[in-house]
Amino acid sequence: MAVELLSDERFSRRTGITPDDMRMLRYMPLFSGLEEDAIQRLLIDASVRHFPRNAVLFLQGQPASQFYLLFDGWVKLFRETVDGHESVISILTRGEAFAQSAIFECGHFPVCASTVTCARLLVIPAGPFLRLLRADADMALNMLGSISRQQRQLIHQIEQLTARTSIQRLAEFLCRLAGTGEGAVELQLPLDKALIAGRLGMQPETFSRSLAKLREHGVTIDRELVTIRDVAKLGVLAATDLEE
Amino acid sequence: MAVELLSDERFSRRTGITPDDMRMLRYMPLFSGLEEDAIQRLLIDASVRHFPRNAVLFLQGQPASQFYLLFDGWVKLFRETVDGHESVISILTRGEAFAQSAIFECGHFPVCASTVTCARLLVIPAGPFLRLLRADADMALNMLGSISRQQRQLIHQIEQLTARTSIQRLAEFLCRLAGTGEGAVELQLPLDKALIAGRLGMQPETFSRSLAKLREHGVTIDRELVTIRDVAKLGVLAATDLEE
DNA sequence: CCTTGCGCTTGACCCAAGTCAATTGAGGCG
DNA sequence: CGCCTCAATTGACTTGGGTCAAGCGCAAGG
Repeated sequence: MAVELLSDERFSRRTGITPDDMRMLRYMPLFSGLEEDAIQRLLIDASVRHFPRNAVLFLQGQPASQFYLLFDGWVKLFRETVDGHESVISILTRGEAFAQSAIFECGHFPVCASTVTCARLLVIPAGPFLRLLRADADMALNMLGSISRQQRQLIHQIEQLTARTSIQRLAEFLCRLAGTGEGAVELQLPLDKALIAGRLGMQPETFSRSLAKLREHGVTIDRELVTIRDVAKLGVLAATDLEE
Repeated sequence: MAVELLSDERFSRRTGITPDDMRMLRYMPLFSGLEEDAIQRLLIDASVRHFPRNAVLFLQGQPASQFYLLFDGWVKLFRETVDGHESVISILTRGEAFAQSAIFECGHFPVCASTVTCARLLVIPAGPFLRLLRADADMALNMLGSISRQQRQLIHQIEQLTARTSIQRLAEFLCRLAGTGEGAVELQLPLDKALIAGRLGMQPETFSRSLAKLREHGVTIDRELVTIRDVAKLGVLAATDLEE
């Protein structure tokens, strides 16, 4: 099954991975520290795929024989309950891997995934990849790091859901979007508001109302453009609410 | 740093791991499929520790240089927010590993951990363990499986918190406790009700009231003894609530 | 230009669950 | 034995946020 190393060009033609993609891959935590040809070996059976907006990638419970790496666009991971409720678990974009955990455990996807914009992603078959992982401990360690990071993210989400109000969750979300920005920051919402609402565990109506309430804390919105007067102050609000 | 293999007896004296513990280890997903001496090599630097009830094992944000394996007792993983709220992330018992993810990512614990009963647990230093992981891909794969399983659990929890009422969460919890039982099942609550409440993301009062409401669905409680008239029916309630 | 549709906001209402407080009940101990 | 403590329950009240329904743009298409 071991495939001899191809020229960059043949590798690119076979997988659909562009040199630009390669550049991104090298800086992903999943592949960081690996030699270029180690990465090529790992991805020799992968292939780039394009999906239109709102395409279903997989459903929870389906047998998982691959995982994914998102090159472009946005993808939503969610769970659906029998009575029609949907819980958004995660919303991913360029450079993020997902569904890795499915191939390491029982072999079934624990969530559904669908694109929310059109998307270009790398599909990596589990079989060959696992075989190579077994031989490449550095890669296994990277994978452990990647999954651990995701786990941290989920833990954070649980904390937010149980211990923060919807306004606080929104404030936190905006602060993250603002990133390292100090003082006043202007930013674009990257997604539909209803989708962000879902990601934050609230209804669109509540999202809208929360955003309105943030006005009195220095947040103004125009369509999808958000202006924050003081990011630090918003961060305090996110962490401690408005009392004492 | 590689330690030559010790006799079982010397291994046991050095680490505090009893032959009984060894038997349990072999059947844990983390070590399944490994040779006995592979396990010993991995754990040669570990040591068994006893903790009283309510002892703090570590706090979130502390640098993580070890992970844990629970031999006996119960441990709670939780997050504390600046304003005093506590989110219970997980409650663990015999045979479960925790804080692995901390040593694979940024090196800080993402949660606090404390015992809820007195507990006996194995403390495994990260350094030597990681070094061996790098050489033992089977073990790395096992670890990936273990963390993936935890991740699945967290995802489930997020779904419960966002899409289920407190009564449903409680019903689900009871069904899990009942395990594979069919029809009528009698079981003991393993922990303080307030703690279970926390684990289910609700206040003790709400827990109490929810339990009371389950009476009309065939659940009776006496102190910490719970009797379920029909587990399957309770499962339906957990999944779809009481409408249509 | 006027429709149609959709994303978003707003209002009115309601209910699940949190809060505060009082009561009960079960060990543990002098 | 009664006292104390602490877990659990119960009641009364409040509130965050969900639901339903009505408006309000903005964009696409006739």
